[in-house]
Parts: sequence; structure tokens; C-alpha cells
Amino acid sequence: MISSGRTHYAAEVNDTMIGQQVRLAGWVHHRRDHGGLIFIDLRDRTGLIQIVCEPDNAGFDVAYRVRSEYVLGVTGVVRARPEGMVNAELASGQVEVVPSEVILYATAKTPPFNVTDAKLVDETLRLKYRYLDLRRPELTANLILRDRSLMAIRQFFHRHGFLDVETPALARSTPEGARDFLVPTRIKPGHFYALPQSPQIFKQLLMVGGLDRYYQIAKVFRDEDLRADRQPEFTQIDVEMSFVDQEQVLDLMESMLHDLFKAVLGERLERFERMTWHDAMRLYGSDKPDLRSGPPLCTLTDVARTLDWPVLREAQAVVGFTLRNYRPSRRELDQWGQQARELGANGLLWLVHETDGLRTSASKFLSSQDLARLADAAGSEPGDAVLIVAGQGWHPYEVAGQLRLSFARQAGRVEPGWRFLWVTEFPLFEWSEEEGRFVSAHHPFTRPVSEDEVLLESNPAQVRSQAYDVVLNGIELASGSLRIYQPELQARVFDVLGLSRDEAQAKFGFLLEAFQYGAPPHGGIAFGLDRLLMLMAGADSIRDVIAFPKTARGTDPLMDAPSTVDPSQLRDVHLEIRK
RNA sequence: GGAGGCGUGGUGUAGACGGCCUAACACGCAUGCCUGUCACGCAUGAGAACACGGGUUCGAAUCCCGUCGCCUCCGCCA
Repeated sequence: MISSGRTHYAAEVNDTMIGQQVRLAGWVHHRRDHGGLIFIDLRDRTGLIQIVCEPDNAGFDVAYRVRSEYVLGVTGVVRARPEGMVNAELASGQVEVVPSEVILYATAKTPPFNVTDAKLVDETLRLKYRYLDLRRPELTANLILRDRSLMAIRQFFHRHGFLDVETPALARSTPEGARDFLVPTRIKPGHFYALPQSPQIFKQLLMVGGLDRYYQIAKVFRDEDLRADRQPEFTQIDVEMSFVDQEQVLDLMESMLHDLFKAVLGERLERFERMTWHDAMRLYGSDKPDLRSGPPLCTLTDVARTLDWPVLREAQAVVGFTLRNYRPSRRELDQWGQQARELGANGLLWLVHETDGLRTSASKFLSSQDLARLADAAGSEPGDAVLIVAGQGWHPYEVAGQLRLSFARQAGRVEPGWRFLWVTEFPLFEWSEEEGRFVSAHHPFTRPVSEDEVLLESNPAQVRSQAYDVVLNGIELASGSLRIYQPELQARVFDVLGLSRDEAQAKFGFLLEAFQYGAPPHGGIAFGLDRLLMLMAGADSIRDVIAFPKTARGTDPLMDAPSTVDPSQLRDVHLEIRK
């Protein structure tokens, strides 16, 4: 079970093993020298165990010289700790090991930061010495969580008849979507591979290939700016299935997550909630609502129509939300007002609902009757406050949705728990102002809702898609759809996207051609594994669940990547750096 | 591309109303003492010119400008 250098890990040694000889190996976590009696806390990936050296023990001389992070092999006998000396914090705290031999495998320089200290140091330094950072129990635990999760996920898919198929990392650049990482090659001057943003097209081709059920734990790459939950390379749980409807995909993926949480965290999840995209926008001003952060928004447009104040009366949409039982300070109201303006709103209207009446930022413009009607429509009661945003389209919803999240965080009203949600019926297209055309909301292979197909040419903005997202606590975890498998329908969608037949042929011809040889109805989904693990681990950034992540600027302080290359390498791939 | 925050011994922080700072505290490190500790204890000691460059000033860690690095957010991420 364990290689010859040791018989047990630290956390495995316990009071059932008293009198037994064990071989342990690990790093010196702490050394406590009592002058003649030396304790060493030996650390491996499972935890700590106390080694006790008295002057007549073998290995005392080694123990005497040992410093933090030295690497030791210890052979010795397990014994019970004396009365009252048990350490309840340690798995092995009932016992200690008296060595008969201590091997010093390696000495260590004093580390640039304290591995044993829970206090976090500068992240760049941690990344530069990531191998030291990984020794910290939290990070070790996160990687163990990652391993356990991958195991549970693979078992689930295996059990359900999925095949793990690898797809190329050297693929071709496709239009739409994120910026590609390009890979030049000796073989064809001026031509580039692209690293996949997702295995999307390959998995669809696998369905045409009759593989029926595919999954892959796939590395994918996007050359875009980074965030706490975005890295230039990250891992997807990529899934595709043939001959399924949306309901079957949702059901199966939900049970995958149920299994995962049960197996790894011992958590029993509730059935996921469901919401259409339209409702998500209307009720939360977001396509990834955080259901933990208090009550939804309310649309006040109808009431606003009846008011005297033109700013509200003539606004296309008026949206409010109620701060239950909360009396905001002037400063908070100003701050939210500023946030609203930063998000592009013209302003923020607030009402504070006192027991003896309503205070408002717009007392000059709204009669007390009007105020009462607004407050009433927002469902507010004495002791509450209401924030109201007016504007066009979904914008006031989005602003109000942001304010809702800010308020919940500030006021400590984010409830604990795992609030999973399926968001469905995303629009098929979004209008892109900068490109002056419709672009795919999900991707160009997404299947429209059947009854909306007739609207493709007449009213593309109204077409709903058979696309769905998994949202957990306000974070998008997965995104998927049923795909188009009829070449004619695909051609119509390309038309809406403004992709000419020739362009479509040039860029996706291979896919269109494949669909002419008998494509099954199919659909799938892709999970952001790192985000999922981040939430499971309670981490603030996906960097904490990735062994060797990059900084927010995309650099790797450990290897110092990206780097310049030798001119001869550039010549090989027919590139010249523009000065 | 934009906004904000941060950058002080090995680490984490304090100092920031400019002079009391030839920079403080804790951890770590070194040396010594200590046979039951587990963030061991005690004593002694070494270690930074305050990210870098420029400016203001009699005088700058402390004010101003720029550069670099890191973090967060917006844009971007089908």
C-alpha cells in the first residue's frame, strides 16, 4: 500500500498500533528542543505525528541538528503518550513515535515564508515557491479534494455508460468566442494551430461518429483577461450525449452533482431550482442569480406609468427591491447611488419606510400618495427601505440586481448553503452593438426551441434556445445546450449570424459536411471544474484549487512564463517579432 | 482598454498630520540554557535606508509625477 520508504502516513498512526514498529517519512514541521528532550512534528500530506527523541535514542544527534523543512525518514515504535499529554488536534495525537533510526534525507534552506503559519503571505511569493506553498495543509487539502472529486466524477460517468475520449489540443482557430491562443508550426509557414477554447466541435463529431455518450476532463485555453475565477487555461468537465432531450441532460447532470457532493463532502443536495432566463433577468437582473442573497426584484413599471414624475412615468422599465427590516444610513444610500451611476444608471431613487411615513430622495417630485403606491407595489412595510432604478430594457434590472448583491454582502444577509439553479431558455442570439449584427448567445450550434424556429428570419431576438446553465450561489458553473443536427437549420442560423455560405463553408465546412452523413440529435454541457472545486473548498479564487496557477496578468512567477525565445526558434516557425 | 487598492528586514504588519524613524512590533533566523512540549519557554544577537526613477522641501517611508509588480472590479470571457 505504501512504498518501501515508509509503512504508514502520519495520520494513520493511532492508539491501535501501540508497540508496533513503523517507518515514517516527511518534513520537519516544528522542532521543540527542551534541552535533552527533543520533539519533532513530522509532516506528510496526511498530517502530523510527534517524534520524541531522548539523548539515548538512536537519531538524537540528527534530531539535534534538524531544522524546519528538513526531510527525514524515521523508524521507531509507537507508544501511548503519557497521561494528560494527548493532543486532540492531531489524528495521531494519542500516540508518539520513539525512533530507533532517523535518516536525514535532505537539509533545507530557511524557507522564504513560513510553511507552518496559516497567515497568508503575498501571493506572488507563494506562486514563485509554489512547491513550498503546496506543503501548507489547506492547499494540500484542496488538491486532495480535487483528486477525490475527479474520481467521483469519472466513476459516475463510467457507471452511466460514458466513454472518456481525448480530443486534440492542437486544433484550428474558429470564429466567434474568446481570443485563441495560437501555436505556430514549422510545417506550414504562416499557418497556426489554435488551442481549444472547448472541445465543442470535436465532441459533436464524436456524436456523428456514433460514440453516443462522451465525457472528458479537458484542459481548455482562452487568451482573455483574468479574474479570481478565470485562468488562461482551466479544466472543463465536458459532456455530450446522443438521442436525448433537454430534460434527460438536466436530470443526469444534476444527479452527477448530487453524487459528487455526497461522495466528497458528504452533503445531500436539494433538487435544483429551475428558472427561465427571462425570469432570472426579471427577478434577479442576472443570468446567474444568487438565490442566497435575499428576496428578488420587483417590476414597478406599471405603477410608475401612473405617477406624475416623468422620470419614472416615462421610463421603459422601473425596477425596485426591498431591504427588509433595514434602515440604511445616508452614507450607504449615497454609496449605492454612486454604484448605480457607475453601472450606468441615471440615478437611484430610494424610499425609507418609517413607522410614521415615507422618506425619499425624490420628495420634490413625488407626492405622498405616489410614494405610498410605489412602496406598496414594492411590498415594503414599515422598517423597510426600497431602492428603485429606472431605465431601458434589462439595464435597470441588471443595476438593481447588482445593488441587491452589494446590499446582501454588506449587511451580512447572504444565507449559507448550496443554492443550485438551472437557468433555461436563454435567447439564441444577442445583438452586438459593436459588430452591428446578431451573435450567438451560447455558440452557433445551439438548437432553437422548436416552436421558435419560425421566428429565425422574422424576429431573431425573440428566438429562445435549448440552452441551459448550472448556477451555484451566483456563479456560473456549467453551460450547455442541445445542438443543431440538421444542416438546413444550421444554415439558417448562420444566415442570421451574417455568416455567408462561403464563410460558413470555409470555417465550419467540415462540421456541415459531417452533418450530411447522418447526425444524431445530440446535446451536452461543460462544467468549469475549477470553479466548482473553488466553491466546494470554500476558496476565494480558483488559483487555490490549481496546483500551478498563473497570476492575474497571466504570468507564472515560478517558471517565469511567458518568456522570450531563441531567435532560431522563431525562424523555425517562420515568425519575426515586430519591433 | 478603463477604475480602484497595495508595494516598509526572510514573512506579516505599524509608522503616512513631512522633522520625535540612523524605522517599531510579532513570527522566522542564529547562539546559549532548559527531559513533556505541541503557536514550548527564557536570554542574547544578526538582519530593512522603506518597489524603482524623478520632483517639491532646509528636511520624505511619509507630499506630487512616472515606471514596474501584485490583487480586485468593469470591458472582454461564443
